[in-house]
This record gives sequence, C-alpha cells and structure tokens, in this order.
Amino acid sequence: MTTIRGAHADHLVPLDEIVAHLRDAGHSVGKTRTAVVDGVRAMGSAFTADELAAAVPQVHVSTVYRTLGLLEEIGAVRHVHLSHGPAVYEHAASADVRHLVCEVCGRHVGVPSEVFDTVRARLARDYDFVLDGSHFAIVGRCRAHAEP
Amino acid sequence: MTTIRGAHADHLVPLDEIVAHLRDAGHSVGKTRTAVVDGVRAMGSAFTADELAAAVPQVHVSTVYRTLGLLEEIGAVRHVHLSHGPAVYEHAASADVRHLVCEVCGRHVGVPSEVFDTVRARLARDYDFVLDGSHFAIVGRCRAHAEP
DNA sequence: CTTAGTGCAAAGATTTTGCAACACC
DNA sequence: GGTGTTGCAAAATCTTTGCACTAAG
Repeated sequence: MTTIRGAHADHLVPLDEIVAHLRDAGHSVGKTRTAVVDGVRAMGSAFTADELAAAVPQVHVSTVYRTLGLLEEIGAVRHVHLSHGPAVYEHAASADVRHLVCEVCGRHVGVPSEVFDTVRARLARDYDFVLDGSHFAIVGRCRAHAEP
Repeated sequence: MTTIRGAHADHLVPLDEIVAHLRDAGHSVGKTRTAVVDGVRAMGSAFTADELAAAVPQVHVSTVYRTLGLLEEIGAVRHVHLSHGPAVYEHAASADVRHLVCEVCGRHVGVPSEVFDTVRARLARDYDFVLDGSHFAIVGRCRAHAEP
C-alpha cells in the first residue's frame, strides 16, 4: 500500500550490532530488550509503538516505549509524525527518505531527501537554518486529490 | 520572541467578515461565538486553543475547540503542529508563511512559502504531489544549534 | 418554538512516570 | 547482591464527545 512499509529485512542492521551498541552506551540487555529489538527488525522499516507492542506480546507497551526511546538515543531508530495519531518509528538507515503524505487519503510515499537539497541550501544561506525534514511528514495532496 | 507571534491586528480580517462568513455557511452566531472570534483576532496570528480559551474565560475550552474547528472549516484559520505539544492556530491569511522550528531550542521563524516553490514544482512533476507544507512545521536547527 | 450551540464531565488517544518486584552482571 | 529494568497502574497532555440545558433565529 505504501512505499515505506514492508521494507526488506535484508537491509536492516543486524540484531547483534544494535545490542552491542546498547551495551556500549552502558545499558544492560536481557531477554526483554532483545525481544523488542528483534521485534523492531521484524517490523520492517515503519511501525507504531502499538504495532511493535502487538508483535512482542510478552513485553509491556510502556517498556516498548522506553526501549524505543533508548534506541532513538543511540541513533538506531527515529520517529516521524505522518499526521495526527501515533508517531511511526523507522530505522535510522531510512533517514534519507522524506515522507509525503496526502492530507485527504492519508497515503504516503517516500522520496529521497536529495529532492530537498536546493531548499536546504537556500534555508542555510538565507535563514541560517539547517533543514532536517525527517521529524514531520511533508503534507500535501496526491494526484487523485489535488484540488482543481 | 518569535516572528510569528505578535503580528499586528491591522492585518487581520474584520470581525464582521468572519461572522458573516459563518452565517453564510449556515451557522448561528451569538455572543459566545462572537467572543471567540473576537478572541481569535485579539490573539495575533499564532496561538494555542488553551491560550485562546484563557483569553476568553467566559467560554468553555471545549467550545473553543469546536469554534476553532468551525473557523477551520470555513477557512478562516488553520492549525499547524510546530513540534510535540498543542497545535497552534493561525489566521488563514498567514498561510503563505512556513514555520521553521529548531529542534533543540524550539525557536521558530516564519519564511515565505515561495522559498519552497522549486521543490514544490519538482514534487509535482516527479511525484504527482501537490505540496502544502503548512500543516507541520519544518524541523531543523538554527545556527546556534547546528551540529559541527 | 424549534434547531443549533454550549457547558460540563467524562472518555479517547497517545505517551510518560512512580514505584515495587524482578532480572542482569 | 546491588544497580538497572520491567510491569502495572496511574497520571499527563491534548482533544473530542454525549447529554442535558440554554440561546439563537
């Protein structure tokens, strides 16, 4: 249905690497965190905290949130707001994709962030602002719902 | 503190015009709605629902939300998400401003939407997507917090 | 008078937090 | 065994809604 959901697991950072990263940062990693991290990998590239919690039923939602926060701290995932409703998490590796969301039908597609290089340069030059458009989606309308 | 707050009331659509617009759309307008609409004008160009409710204490917050919803329907205001936390409402007339928000310090500045004309054209051409970046802020970092 | 609007309280949705039990190292 | 983690329940935050009451036209 969308471009960003259903990415292939092949491209994902291995479990062990993330676990090692967590330990390096001084966190302990037992079966709960391993399960969550494994769940993150199993979700493909974009998922909500609830979806992840459903995929790892033995772990409490609040722990899922806490673990996602941790993973965000170490830079393994980030979260994006596609619209109202829950944030979606994605692997940091997909950070070079920006999300276009149709405000009418909610469909979203990813576009390479390079598409924004020109504005990025202009914002830096004229406004001293370093663009990082990855935290909120870019809202507009898809062809089917473009206004006349 | 910011560019978008504290706009001058001179530029605002007159009360009567908004009231007339509401009636045209088939809504009744008594003292409650008049008070809210007047409050909207008094707030300048960007405010949260709570701030507006505080400015119009005789009106209940839920009514403020409902009235803002109406004003949004008729195109008098729109809401934007600057970051986590409450949405901010702005006069539709300020729709040609996009909001840059620093993810570190939260400061925001408005930039003319024309800055995005080039990407807009490209997204239309290559992705059949009509950009309307006014619903979410554009997140990045101001000069003081730009990463090395 | 009759429909639409309002206040209030309560629910919804999402995320965070305090605390006691528990697991890791 | 002590420190960090987890589960649970509860709170926080923002917004919406059901319903009885009031006001608008």
